[in-house]
Amino acid sequence: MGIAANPADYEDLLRDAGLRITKPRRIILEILNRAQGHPDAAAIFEQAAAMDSRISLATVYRTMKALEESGAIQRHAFGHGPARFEQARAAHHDHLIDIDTGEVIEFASDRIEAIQAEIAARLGYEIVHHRLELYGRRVKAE
Amino acid sequence: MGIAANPADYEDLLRDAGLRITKPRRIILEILNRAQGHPDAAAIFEQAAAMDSRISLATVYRTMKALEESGAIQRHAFGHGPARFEQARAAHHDHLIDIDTGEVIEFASDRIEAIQAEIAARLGYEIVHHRLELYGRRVKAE
DNA sequence: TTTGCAAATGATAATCCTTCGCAAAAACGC
DNA sequence: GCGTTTTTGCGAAGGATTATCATTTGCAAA
Repeated sequence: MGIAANPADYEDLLRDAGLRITKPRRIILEILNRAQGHPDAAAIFEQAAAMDSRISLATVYRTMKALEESGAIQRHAFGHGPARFEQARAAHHDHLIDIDTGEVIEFASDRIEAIQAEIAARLGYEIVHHRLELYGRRVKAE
Repeated sequence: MGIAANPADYEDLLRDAGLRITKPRRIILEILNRAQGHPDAAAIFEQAAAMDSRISLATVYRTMKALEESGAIQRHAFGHGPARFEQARAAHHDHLIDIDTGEVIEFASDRIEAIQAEIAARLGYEIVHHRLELYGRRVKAE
């Protein structure tokens, strides 16, 4: 679930979330599916407007919220600035942000996940979700 | 550095940061030093105003930014909502947020830090800073 | 000490991001 | 198709933070 590999899946994804299938939503899902990085609402709106000039920014925000609640997309807040989104894929991953270029690199570590769970357990908690962001600078090859 | 255990240290802390010693700044540092949790700008302003009614919210924000840049305090963004601050103490630590109560618990893990550095290195980066937040729910003792 | 200048302040306007309110339009079940 | 419920688009409102700018303050040199 949460993975829409092709346009035909969008409708199922919306249906499963209990949302009506509308043109704006199809367009936004299309954009998210094609997106390489982690676009913010303004970027999504810009692309959506190019496909259908009637779409409003409010609809983008509303759709992002609805899709987030249904688990179809994830919302991130890197550094300051606006929230950025990405389609929920099968595998969980965290982010390394290049503080010079803003580039976002994805990575995953089972070891870190395991330790996190261990720490939470020791404190009497179970993890519902987490946020791990590394802010780094490229090391010049020597 | 970054540790002000008593009022007398505030001046050194400001001096080291290249900032002038002013009444508003002394008050704000005093508040941060006494703070138990992770207050936001509004909470700091509220307390500051009680000590000197002339202090403005803008000054709180300006001071937080200046102190953050000098490394004297850290800025956090738990969930949504306003930024929250804490005085930089000697030891680095991360946060576990109780999603039911909003309570923030601090913890530290050398193992996680080590793995983070390792992952970054493998990707060709060195970590400047990071953010690790666990959002969890209390496990009822069974 | 005064004095001069750069830095900091207070008050408020402006900005950015996000959500709200509402009338009109579109989707779904029958 | 019809009626009901959701969504939409628009603009206004909201919250958090920053910018503006005239005035005050801190600090150091005279």
